[in-house]
Amino acid sequence: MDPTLIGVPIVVLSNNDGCVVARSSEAKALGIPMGAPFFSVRRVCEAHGIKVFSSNFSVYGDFSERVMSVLAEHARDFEPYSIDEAFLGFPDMSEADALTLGQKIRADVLKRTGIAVSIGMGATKVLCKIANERAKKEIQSGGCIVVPYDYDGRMNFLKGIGAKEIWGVGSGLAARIRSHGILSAADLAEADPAFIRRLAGVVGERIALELRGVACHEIIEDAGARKSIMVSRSFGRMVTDLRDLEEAIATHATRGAEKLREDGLVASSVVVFFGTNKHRQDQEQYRADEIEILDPPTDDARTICAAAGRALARIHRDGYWYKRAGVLLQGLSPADSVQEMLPGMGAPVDLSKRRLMKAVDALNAKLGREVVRPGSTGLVRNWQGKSEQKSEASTNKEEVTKPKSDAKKPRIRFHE
DNA sequence: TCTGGGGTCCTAGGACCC
DNA sequence: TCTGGGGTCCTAGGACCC
Repeated sequence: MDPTLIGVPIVVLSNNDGCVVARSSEAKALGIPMGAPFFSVRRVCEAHGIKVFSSNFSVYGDFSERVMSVLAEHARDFEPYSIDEAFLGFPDMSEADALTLGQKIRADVLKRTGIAVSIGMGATKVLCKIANERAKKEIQSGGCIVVPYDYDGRMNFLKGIGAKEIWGVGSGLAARIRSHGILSAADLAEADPAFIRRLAGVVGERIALELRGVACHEIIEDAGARKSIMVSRSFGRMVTDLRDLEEAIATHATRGAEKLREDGLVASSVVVFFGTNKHRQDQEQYRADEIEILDPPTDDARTICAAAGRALARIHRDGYWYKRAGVLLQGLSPADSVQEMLPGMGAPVDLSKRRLMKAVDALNAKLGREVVRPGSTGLVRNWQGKSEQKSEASTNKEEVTKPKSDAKKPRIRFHE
C-alpha cells in the first residue's frame, strides 16, 4: 500500500501496541525478536529508523480474502487455515509437476494481489509446513520447495530441521523428546512410533507419522460451526474502578453478541473473566472468571450484557489494578434451532427482540461500527487500548463494513 | 464372609498454533 | 511506565448409566 516502505525495516505491533508480532526481513536483520514487548525494543527501533505500525486487521482480512480466492481456484481440495495460510490438496502428483505447479500458483497470486507467498509441498501437512518455512527463508528457492519423494532425499531434508521447528512441536514436547536424544525432524521420523506414542501421546505419534509421509491430518474443507466466541482486550492503562470494568465487559459482550449474529448462532452461556497484570509480580494479583447460563440461548446484546454484568458483580473485588477483561460465549448452536423448544426449556424466543438486533446491525453496517450500542458500554471509555501508529492504508474502511454477499463465507476468523 | 464391569459424557487444564 | 487475542484438540478424572 506504501511503496516508500520497500527495503525499509518495519515492525507491526499486537493489539494495545503491546508486542512485536510481525517484522520485515530488514527488521529481523537488525535483531528485533518475534514477540518482544515493544517497550523493550523501542530504543533499537528509534536508533535504526525502524518504522513501527499498530495492527490493522481490517486491511489484513481484506487481502486475506483476495489471496484465498486466488488459491481456491487452483485446487479442488482447499482449506483456509489462518489469516495468512492455506492447505491445497493435489492427489497423485509427481515431484516435478509439484514444483512447476507451485511456481505457477505463486506467480498467479503475486500478479493478481501483489502479495508474495511462499509455498511448501509434500505428502503430508507437517512436511508441507517444513518445506514452506524453508521456502520462506531461502531466497534461492524462488519461494517454492517440494519435499523429496524418495526416502533418502526426504531424510536428508529432515536432518537440517530442529525438532522445535516442526509444526505441532512446542517447547514442552521438544524438551521431552530431546531428553531421549531426538533433536531433529529426521530423528523423530526414525523413532519407533509405539515409543513416541508412550512418550508424547497421539499428538506426538501423528507428527512422527506425518514426517514419514503417512497422512494423519486430512485437508478439512468444511470446518463446521465454531464452538466458542471470545472477545477480550488489555486496557490502555491500569483500571481500578468497577465502572470501567463494567463498561469493558459490556463492550466485549456486545461485540460477542454481534459475532453470534454474524454467524447465525446463539449461545447458552457466557463466561466473564478479568485479571491483574501478570507481568507485574510486584503488584497484588487477582484473576477470576464466572459463568452465567443463558436460558433460552440467545444472540441478544442486552440479554448477554445483563448476564455478563451479573457474573462480574459476583466476582469483582476492589483494591486491585486490573489489566485485562473479556467475555467467552459457549454452547453455541444455530439460531434457527431455538425456536422449537421443549416445554420447560425456557421462554420462547421473543421475535421483536430479534428484529431490534437486526435493525441495530443494519444501522451499524451503514453508519459504522458501534454507532448504535448499549449505553452500558460507556461514552468516555478511558480504559480503551492503545493504537497510536495505525497506518492510513485501508481498502475496506473499518468504520463501514462491506455489503454482505450471499455466498457462504469461508470459516476464517481473526481478531480485530 | 461378600461389594462388577464397561461404557459415555462433561469439564478443567494444558499444549499448541497463528 | 511499557508485556496481544482467538481459537482447537487431547487427556485425565469424575459423574452417571445400565
